[in-house]
Amino acid sequence: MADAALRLLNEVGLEGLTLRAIARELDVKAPALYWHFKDKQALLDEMATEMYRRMVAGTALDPGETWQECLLRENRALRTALLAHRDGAKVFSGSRFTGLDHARHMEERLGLLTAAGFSLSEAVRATSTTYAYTIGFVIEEQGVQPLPDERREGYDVEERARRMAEFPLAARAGAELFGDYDLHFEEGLQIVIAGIATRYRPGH
Amino acid sequence: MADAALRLLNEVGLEGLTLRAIARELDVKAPALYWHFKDKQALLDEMATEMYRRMVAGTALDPGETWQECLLRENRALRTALLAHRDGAKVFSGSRFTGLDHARHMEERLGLLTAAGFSLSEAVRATSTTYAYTIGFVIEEQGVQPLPDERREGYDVEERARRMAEFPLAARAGAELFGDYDLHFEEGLQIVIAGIATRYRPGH
DNA sequence: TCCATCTCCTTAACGTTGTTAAGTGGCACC
DNA sequence: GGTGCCACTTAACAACGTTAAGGAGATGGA
Repeated sequence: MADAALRLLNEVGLEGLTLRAIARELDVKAPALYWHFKDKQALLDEMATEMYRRMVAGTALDPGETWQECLLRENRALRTALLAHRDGAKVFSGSRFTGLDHARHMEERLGLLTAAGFSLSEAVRATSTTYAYTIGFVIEEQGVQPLPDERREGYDVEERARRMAEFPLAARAGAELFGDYDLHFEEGLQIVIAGIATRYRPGH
Repeated sequence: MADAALRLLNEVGLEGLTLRAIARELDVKAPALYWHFKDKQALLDEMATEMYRRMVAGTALDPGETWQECLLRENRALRTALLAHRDGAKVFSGSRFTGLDHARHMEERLGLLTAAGFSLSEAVRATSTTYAYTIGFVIEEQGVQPLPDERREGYDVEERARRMAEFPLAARAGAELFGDYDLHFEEGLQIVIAGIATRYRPGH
């Protein structure tokens, strides 16, 4: 049921994701959904949780990996999971997880980080800082590029540069801001992880 | 007019911010708003732009400051501006700026960073990575704590710890995740800035 | 002075949304 | 073979964003 809603999300986006449309997808009338969910937010929560489950299923913690590899892998997987659906970051960040799947996953990651020499407090800070970065990055990204292949109107880089002709640095920054999100995500992630290494120096 | 909407936002939140309520605040009927704005999104864009203007007005670039001081000051100011309104981060990150105020501001900041030894590309990466971090952080923060003094239900740390008893690290992480946002924001911001210094070494 | 124009607002209405109330058909169980 | 429970239906509700049509009041030329 959250499956059907996630499928539909890619076609119509968050604002088109109405209960009546979801019901149609399931060959059912809208009020029937209330048998399964308390309200629409509960359905969105279930969708976010399902996204999380798929993310975890798609990437396994390798016991031999370093903490850097762990944070890299998990945040790449998070971004991939968010990008898998139109408005994925908004749905995800606007909801709360149901169940305890995310707790088990967090336990594993905190276990790896503390074993690598972080205090628990440092481990939490390290993961939630990279998490905030990834969420913020993808929210921006999907604001410009709802799906990996299509671009929202009003973000033509050349037209923007023309408008900002009197601000040359800002104008030239356009290409850097609105292009090659894959590369730029990696770059920012490297920055955050380098910062964690510098400030916490696990194992020193 | 965006002023009135921002005032109302703090009382009723984003989901209660209806055109009829905004109109009432202005002693006017709802359709009158369409004389001033194309549609609701245009009003939200204007609100985000107004938030940005107030943020810039509240903090001035000191020509003598270091790039670290500049990024610290600007991201603290950004968080403060977002926290000034209920759902501020959602409104802000879901809208686009009107006008060119933000371009002038960006120009100043990129000027300072390039003068400090960054290439333009590095300067853009540095600012947009910290920006993503701050947006992501405040989105999470306001999901738990809509206004600095009130807390959303379902985030009681002790109750959460009880639910997660079988995952001891994750349970203990609760206090670290849902408390003292001021401190934790600073900590994460230090991490990101340290990472920028490490990877780009401006002036070396 | 008169008419035209522009500004800013009104009343009325439309289709759509999330949600509730009440009722209905089918399947299991004693 | 009736009793419940499950999963759904139809009907309706108030509220939403938005559009259409028109009206009051100032402005500005002729």
